[in-house]
Amino acid sequence: MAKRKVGAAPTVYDVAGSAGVSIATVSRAIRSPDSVTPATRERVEEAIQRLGYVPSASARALADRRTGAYGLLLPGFDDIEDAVEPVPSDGAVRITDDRGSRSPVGGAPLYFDEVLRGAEVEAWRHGSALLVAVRRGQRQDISGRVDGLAVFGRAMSEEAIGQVARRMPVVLIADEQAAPEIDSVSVDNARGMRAVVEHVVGVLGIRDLAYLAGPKDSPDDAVRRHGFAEALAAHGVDRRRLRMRHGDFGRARAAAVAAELLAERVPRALLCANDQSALGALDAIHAAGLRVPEDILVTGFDGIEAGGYASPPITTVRQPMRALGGAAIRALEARIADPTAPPQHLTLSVEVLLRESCPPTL
Amino acid sequence: MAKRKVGAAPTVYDVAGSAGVSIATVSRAIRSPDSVTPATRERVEEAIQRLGYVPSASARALADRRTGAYGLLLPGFDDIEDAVEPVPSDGAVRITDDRGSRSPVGGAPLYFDEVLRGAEVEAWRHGSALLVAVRRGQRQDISGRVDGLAVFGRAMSEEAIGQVARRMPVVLIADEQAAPEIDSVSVDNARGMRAVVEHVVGVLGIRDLAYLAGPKDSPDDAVRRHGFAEALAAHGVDRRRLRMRHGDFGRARAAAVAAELLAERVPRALLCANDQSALGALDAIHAAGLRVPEDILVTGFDGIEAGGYASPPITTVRQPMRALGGAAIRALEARIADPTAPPQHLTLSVEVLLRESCPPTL
DNA sequence: GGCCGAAATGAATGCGCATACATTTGCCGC
DNA sequence: GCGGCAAATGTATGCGCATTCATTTCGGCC
Repeated sequence: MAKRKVGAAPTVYDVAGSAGVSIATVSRAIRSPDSVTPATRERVEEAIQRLGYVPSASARALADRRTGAYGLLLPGFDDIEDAVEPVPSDGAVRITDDRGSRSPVGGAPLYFDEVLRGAEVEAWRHGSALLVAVRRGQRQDISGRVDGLAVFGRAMSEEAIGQVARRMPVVLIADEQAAPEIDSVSVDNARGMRAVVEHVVGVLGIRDLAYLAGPKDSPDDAVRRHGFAEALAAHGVDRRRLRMRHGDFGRARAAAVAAELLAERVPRALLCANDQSALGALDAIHAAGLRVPEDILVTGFDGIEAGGYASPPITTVRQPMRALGGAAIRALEARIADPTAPPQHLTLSVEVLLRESCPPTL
Repeated sequence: MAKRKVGAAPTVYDVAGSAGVSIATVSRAIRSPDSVTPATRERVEEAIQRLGYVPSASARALADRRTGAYGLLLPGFDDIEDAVEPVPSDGAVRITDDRGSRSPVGGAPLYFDEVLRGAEVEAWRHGSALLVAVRRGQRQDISGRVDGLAVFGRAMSEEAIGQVARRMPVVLIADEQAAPEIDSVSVDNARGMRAVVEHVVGVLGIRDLAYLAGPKDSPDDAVRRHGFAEALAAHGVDRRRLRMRHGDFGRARAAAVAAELLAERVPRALLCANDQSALGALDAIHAAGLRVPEDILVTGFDGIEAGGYASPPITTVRQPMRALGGAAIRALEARIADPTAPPQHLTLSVEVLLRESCPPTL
C-alpha cells in the first residue's frame, strides 16, 4: 500500500505509486481507458478501489479549463434572505389552533423544486454537477464556479445578467421578455392564457370577465395579460367592460384585491394570473358568501399542487416545470457546443386543466 | 489595458499586469485587504472592475485544499430518473378535463424545496456554495467536488454513506435511525406524533383509532409509529383494538389502503403518517360518503402546503424544513471546525397545527 | 535476428491561485 | 542622515490533474 499522509485524500500520485505506473497512465486509465493496456488498466483500477481514490474536481477543472458544473439561480424572497435559527427540541411540542389561517407553510412558491430536479437530471446526464444559488444582492460569485448559468426570471438584474453573460453562457428561464440576444427557455404563457379565455368566452359563452393580474413589473404577467387581451379581442369582447386589478402573485394580496373587485360588482368569471392569486380569490369569494362555479368562475395559472386541493379545485394551466429545468441545461450545453449560433428562444407548450372552478361545460 | 487572449476569462496575472503589481498583491488585496496599502488596493480593485475579473473557484480550491462547496443529496424517485423531453410549443394547447383526478402535478413531494433553501442560505452565509444532487445509483462523484455532504434520509445506502464519510464530513438529514457515529439533524417525529395522539385521545377522549403508516422500511415512519404507540400506552389504550395499515407515503396508495380499512369498519379517528397519506385518506373517506370531522377525524404529518387547502384542512405536524436545511449545513461546518468532536445528533422541535380535520375541540 | 513503425508509457509543463519566504520600502528615533 | 525594524510587496512553489512531447516497448516482417 502506498504511503500517504493519513487524513489527506489520495491523489493520482498515490494511485500511480500504488499501481506502479506514472500519473499520466492513471489519468489515461480514467479518462480514456482504451488508450491503456487492459492489464495496466486493471492494476490502476484495483489501486483506485483500494485507496478509495476520487478525482479532485477542482484540479480537473483547472486543467480542463471548465468546471463541469452549471449554476441555477433561483429567485429569493424577502423572508428567505435570513437564515432560520434552528430550534432544538426541548421536549415540548407547541400546539396551535390553525383553523382558518391556512397560512402557506413556506410562504414561497414551492414550484422551483420541480425545475431544479429537471435541471439536475439533465446536468448529470451530461456529466455535470448543478450548483444552486438563491438571489441575494447581486452576487455573481458563482460565475467563478460554473460553466454556465441558468437564471430564473427576475432572479437577477438585467445588468448583472449582462455582466455574467460576457464571460459564460447564460440562459433565462421563464422570462420571455428577456434580452433577445440571450438564450431563453420559457413556457407558452400567452397561448395558455389565451386558451383559458377561449374556453371561458368561446366555449362557455361568458363575456363578463374580470382579471386579477400579477405585479406590474413581472414579465410573466405581462405575457399572460397579453394573451388574455388577444383572446378578448378575437372574440370581440369590449375591453372597457373588462376590469383588471394588479396583485403581487401572492395569496394574501390577491384576496384583498379580489375583495375590492367583488364589492364593486361580481363578474361571472374571475381569471387570475397565477394559482396563488386564484387561491386568494377563492378566499375572498368564500368570504363574500359566493359559490364557485355557480356564482362565479375562477381560473389560475401554473398548476401548483395546492390548486388541485382547493375547494373547488382550480382550473389552471399546467407548466412543464421539470422539462423547463432540463431544457435550460440543454440550452447551456448547446451554447457551449456552438458559441456562435444565433440566440435560441425555446417555448414549451402548456396544458389547460379544467377543474371544478371552471368546468368544461356549465 | 492589459493584453489577454480574448474570450478567455481574466486571471490574477491579467489583473496584476493591469494594476502594475504582482499577483501576490492581487491575491492579498482580495483575500486580506488590510494587508495591502489603501492606494494599491484601490488600484487593484479598479483593475478588477475594469477587466471584470472573477476568481476561479477551481484554482482557489486547489490551492486552499477545500472546495468551498457543500453537497446536498436529495432522494430520487423512479419517475425522476429519466430526463423529461421538453415539448416545444407547436401553437396548440392541450385542454384536459381534470375534474376528479386531483393528480399531484409533480408526483414527488415538493417539500425539499424548503430544505434546500435553508441549506443554501446557511451555506452562503458561510461563504460556501451548495451543490445539489439527486440520488441515482450510488454515485459518489460529488465527493470530489465538495467539502461535506448533507444526505437526506434514504437518499444513499448506508454503505455508500460510510464510504463517503471516510473522506469528508457527512450529516444525515431526517434520518433518526442513522448510524450513531455520523452527525445528524432531524425533527422530533416521535414527540410530534405523540402530541397528536395526546390530543386525540387525551383531549378529545377518543379511543377508537386507526393508523395509516408509511412504508415499512422508512426510518421516519418507524419513529412516528413509535411515538404513536408510546402515547397509546400512556393512555392505556388497548393495542389490539388499534388497526394499522402500511402505505407508501403516497396519496394513491393511501387512498386504496384507507378504503380497505374503512370497508372493514370506520374508526372514529384515522391518524396518518404523513400529509400525502392523509390526503389519500380524505379521498377514500369522501368516496365512502363520510364526513370529516363529524364521522371521522383525520390527521397528517409534515405540514405540506396542500394539507392546508384540503377540504377540510388537515391537522398536521409542521416540520421546520428551512431550519432543517440550515442546521445540516451548520453541522457540517461544526464538524469541519472540529473533526474530533463526538457525533452530534440535533433534533428540531415540531409544532402541531390543529385544523378542521381534527379540531381543538369537538 | 534485426529493423521499423505503432502503441504504450513516462517525464515535464501549465492551469489559476494562495502562501512561505525573500526582498524592498517606509518610518522612527537618534 | 543613518541604522534598524516593521510593513508592504515580490518571487517562487505547490495544490492535483490533463496533456504534450519524449521515450520505451512491442509486433510484424524481411
